Amino acid sequence: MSKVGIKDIAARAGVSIATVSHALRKPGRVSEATRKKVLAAADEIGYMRNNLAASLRTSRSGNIVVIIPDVADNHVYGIIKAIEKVAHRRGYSVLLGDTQGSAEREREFAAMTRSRQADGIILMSHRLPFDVTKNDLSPDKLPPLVNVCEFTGYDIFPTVAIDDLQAGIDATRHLVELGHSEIAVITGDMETTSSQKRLQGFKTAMADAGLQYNERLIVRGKYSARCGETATGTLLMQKERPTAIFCFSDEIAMGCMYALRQHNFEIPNDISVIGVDNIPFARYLAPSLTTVGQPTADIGTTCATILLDLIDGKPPEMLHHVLQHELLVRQSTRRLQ
Amino acid sequence: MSKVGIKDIAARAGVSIATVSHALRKPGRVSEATRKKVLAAADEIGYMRNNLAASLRTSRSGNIVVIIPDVADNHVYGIIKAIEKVAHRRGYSVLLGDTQGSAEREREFAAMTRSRQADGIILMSHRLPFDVTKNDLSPDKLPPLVNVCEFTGYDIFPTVAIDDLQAGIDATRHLVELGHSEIAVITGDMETTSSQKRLQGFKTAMADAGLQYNERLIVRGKYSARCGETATGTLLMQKERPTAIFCFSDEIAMGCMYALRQHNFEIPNDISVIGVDNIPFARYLAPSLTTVGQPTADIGTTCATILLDLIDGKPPEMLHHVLQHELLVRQSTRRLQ
DNA sequence: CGAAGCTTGTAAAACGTTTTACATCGATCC
DNA sequence: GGATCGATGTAAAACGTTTTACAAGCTTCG
Repeated sequence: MSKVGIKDIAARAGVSIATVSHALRKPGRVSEATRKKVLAAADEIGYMRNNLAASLRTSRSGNIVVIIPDVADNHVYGIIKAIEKVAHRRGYSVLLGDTQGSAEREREFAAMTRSRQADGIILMSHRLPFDVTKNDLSPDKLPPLVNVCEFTGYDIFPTVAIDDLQAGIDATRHLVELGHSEIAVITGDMETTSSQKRLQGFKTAMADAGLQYNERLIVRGKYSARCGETATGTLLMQKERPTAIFCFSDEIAMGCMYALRQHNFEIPNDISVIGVDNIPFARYLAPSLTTVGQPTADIGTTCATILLDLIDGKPPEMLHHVLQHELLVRQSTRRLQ
Repeated sequence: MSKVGIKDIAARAGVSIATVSHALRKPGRVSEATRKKVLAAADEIGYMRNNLAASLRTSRSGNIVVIIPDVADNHVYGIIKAIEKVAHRRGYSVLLGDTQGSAEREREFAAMTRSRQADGIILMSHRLPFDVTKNDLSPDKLPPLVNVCEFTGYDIFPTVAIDDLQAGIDATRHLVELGHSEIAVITGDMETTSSQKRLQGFKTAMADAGLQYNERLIVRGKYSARCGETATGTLLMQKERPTAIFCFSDEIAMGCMYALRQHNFEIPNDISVIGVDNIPFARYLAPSLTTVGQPTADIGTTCATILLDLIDGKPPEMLHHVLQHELLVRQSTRRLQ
């Protein structure tokens, strides 16, 4: 690993290091002649900027940290990818923080802004990863943070998400309109705001339709295929049999459909299944999955843009960004005869 | 954002900054009394180390960069997750480099070691992201790098992968043993060594079984469900009809199975399908997917460990690590009557 | 022609640590 | 009792940039 610095360029070009720095970073600050000279010298000795040193001086690391419960969740890829794209275009790199749902890991990753390894945080969690009471709420003491998909409850950070309440309503209404009334629900982690709101949406839609929901048909689970599998098993042990299952994520729905097949139920003939997210695989399933699609690319782009603006000192015009979801009717739901 | 440094601790504890640094990082270097005093002072003023400054001084960034073609590939999650785990345990963070297959992006991410933002590279690509000829091959000029799942062809970097040739053989042999002889293949990107070797394995196994393979039944594709879908469409346009399809990834297999259903083929009754990877969803598909499983957690753990050892100056005992794959027979393949 | 103003270059400080080399002090040893 | 040694503390240099403040030279203008 070579160790050429601007000092070496300076020596080779016969100028001071200040001039080198100016030539490299502030092209207008030096004459065209010296700029060329410096650039040539830099090229010849194979100079590469030490970003660590530059960051120390400018106190801007060029990194943002994305805190997510699980990289292995298909729903988040699209978001991460979009974040990465925006970040890259604006000269930032993405530090990945997979927390496996641990609050401690969330805090560790968030601390990277305090230790200057990151300039901002994109947080996909319902918990704040630091004590906001300690620092009192003055925004200049807090790191730039955008809350995505979930909501911490603090109205000082921008949020980007779909309207989960409405998503819950739309999914439920779709089932109701198909004639279903015995509807089961498999939620994600009930600590998350997304699950809370979707459940609320479910209850609202049932009430609006004049239907009673059956508390025993609501299984509180986690956002994973495995959970969908076991939760469905639990559901099928009951006396009351649902005619439709509302899964709070497509991964849950995958597990659910698998379990249904194991118990020899046909989808959608015996039981309809609807998911949320529209992960890329949803349409490839057999039967293809009816779901409430989230605009993942949009979500990622929006929250990255807001965060980077925030880092640049530009406050967001709007605090809460609600993006449009969309009901995608495929083959896994059908009208009850 | 507060700006407390060791200078402030020093002032408060009534010692020099050198003592503070020693108390914090080299516990044995100072007396127990002063150490406690310093720690207390640090705690009181809410000190947080500026890792940027420390990194500059020690020239160790504490980051590793993982260069992958696509975050959204289910096969890589497990690997990334394992890498993250090991890295975290050893005090490193993971910078995610999603290249979308672009050689330029690979180079950009790899350059982070030269700009001191990362200490090492885990590379999932068949291309080297820098000119190795320029620096001539002296290993001290090259950044620590571990090649995972693919192979650049340079025998100076450790590699971690399964035996793709054998994987291709095993998958093919499974089909042959079930009585199939008209076997189609949908490959991944043929630039990748994984696809090249699996194809070679396919041909070897066919030859070993005394079978001719049909060149028209080999579709050169990409590692994605979408490609699996279109490639299968292409296959089904031909006069010759395969009785089995060997997909070089489970994602390809998903698309393939979808396309088969669209064309009213039953799996496995009409056509058997086998994949590679054993992504978490493989068993949830309908029918559940027969596949050659990769030990993703093992792969991730191994390559992260080797890389971090390499960074610590410990050369690997072995250059090429071959991990065990495993044939998982499920419902998507069946014996030809 | 002298003042004012622009252009271009530079010396030096600064960012916040770690680490080296040295100083001091008391204990130990012969 | 002087030399030696270990323990503990510190001053200062170093990491490689960016940026500030200033200097020198040149142009412009009344």
